[in-house]
Amino acid sequence: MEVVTVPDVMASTGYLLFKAGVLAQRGLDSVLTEMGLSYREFLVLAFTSAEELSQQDVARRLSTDPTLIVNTVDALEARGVLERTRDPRDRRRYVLVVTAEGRKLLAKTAKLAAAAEGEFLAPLDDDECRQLGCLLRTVLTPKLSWLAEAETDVDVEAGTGTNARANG
Amino acid sequence: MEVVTVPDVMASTGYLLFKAGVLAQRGLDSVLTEMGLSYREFLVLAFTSAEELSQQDVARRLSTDPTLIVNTVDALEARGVLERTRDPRDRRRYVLVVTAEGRKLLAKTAKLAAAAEGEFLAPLDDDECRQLGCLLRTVLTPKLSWLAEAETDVDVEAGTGTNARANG
DNA sequence: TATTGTTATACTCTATAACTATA
DNA sequence: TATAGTTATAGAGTATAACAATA
Repeated sequence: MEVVTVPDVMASTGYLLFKAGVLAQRGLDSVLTEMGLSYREFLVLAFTSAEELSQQDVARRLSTDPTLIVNTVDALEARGVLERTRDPRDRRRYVLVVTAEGRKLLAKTAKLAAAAEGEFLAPLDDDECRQLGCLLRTVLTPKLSWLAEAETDVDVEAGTGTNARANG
Repeated sequence: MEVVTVPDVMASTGYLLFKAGVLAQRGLDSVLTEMGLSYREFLVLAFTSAEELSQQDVARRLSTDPTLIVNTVDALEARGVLERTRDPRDRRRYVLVVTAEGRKLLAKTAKLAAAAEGEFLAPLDDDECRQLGCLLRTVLTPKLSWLAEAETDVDVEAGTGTNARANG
């Protein structure tokens, strides 16, 4: 044990938000490691379970490079949770289809992820939890167009225009 | 524009928290790029400005490997914002000292970072902003021991024990 | 013998360009 | 010619081990 002075920067809301994001992700990471999934594999599985997408579509959803999707789909396919099927109307495209086993894996992973989230937010009561979600939505809605109508069919632009980095 | 279904996972509080953290960090990143600082350089500067630390001390504060601090300090020293000074009581240690120029750089960077934070949180009014900060503190306090008495002298354990990754 | 700082090496992840097959 | 998918290569960032100087 030693005594330190906390720099002002570390006490700002922005830094706390960043730190909370990192720690929340760490909880998710441990769940994903447990399920043998990388973060990108998890996202690909989640997106392709919701609609019929090609690898290019997935790349656009994730704001990432299409070449990074190849290995990801390879791994998911080798595991038997995702399948490449040729689009008969455009034989260049693969339509990615989640298998029955893939849906089971995704359901179990999502359940564990929700549990990890609950554990992370444990210091808050139900009401505070809702408040936090509400505040985050207010902050993020102008930045993530799809959030405005979350959990329904919404418009989304293909690329965000900002620096396309490999984060979900 | 195309229509997509937002997977449930993407609407969870945990994911929003992660996403907010990523976007908040992106704002900070652009400030740091503008100032010619890496994120790690910024943190080293912030920590060493608050107290006298050796490179090992800094590594422990950042929960990162000491070998990564070497290049960081090299860069800061080459820029004239930080200096290595031998500790006369233990000639193995360097005590890292922020120069006058370094303090000016840090002050300017912190000011820009605060502005970026304000811009990021713009959708919230002052009261909501405080609420968010309060909720984040409640969530993080059990996880970050130093937060309990932020902005004062506090006890901190050297290592968090958790997986030591290279994040601030 | 343990610790501080340093260097060198290997490994992971990502970005870029080039290639094929379809349109 | 343009697009979907693939491959190969190079680069950045990180982790690991080994080393010299000091305690």
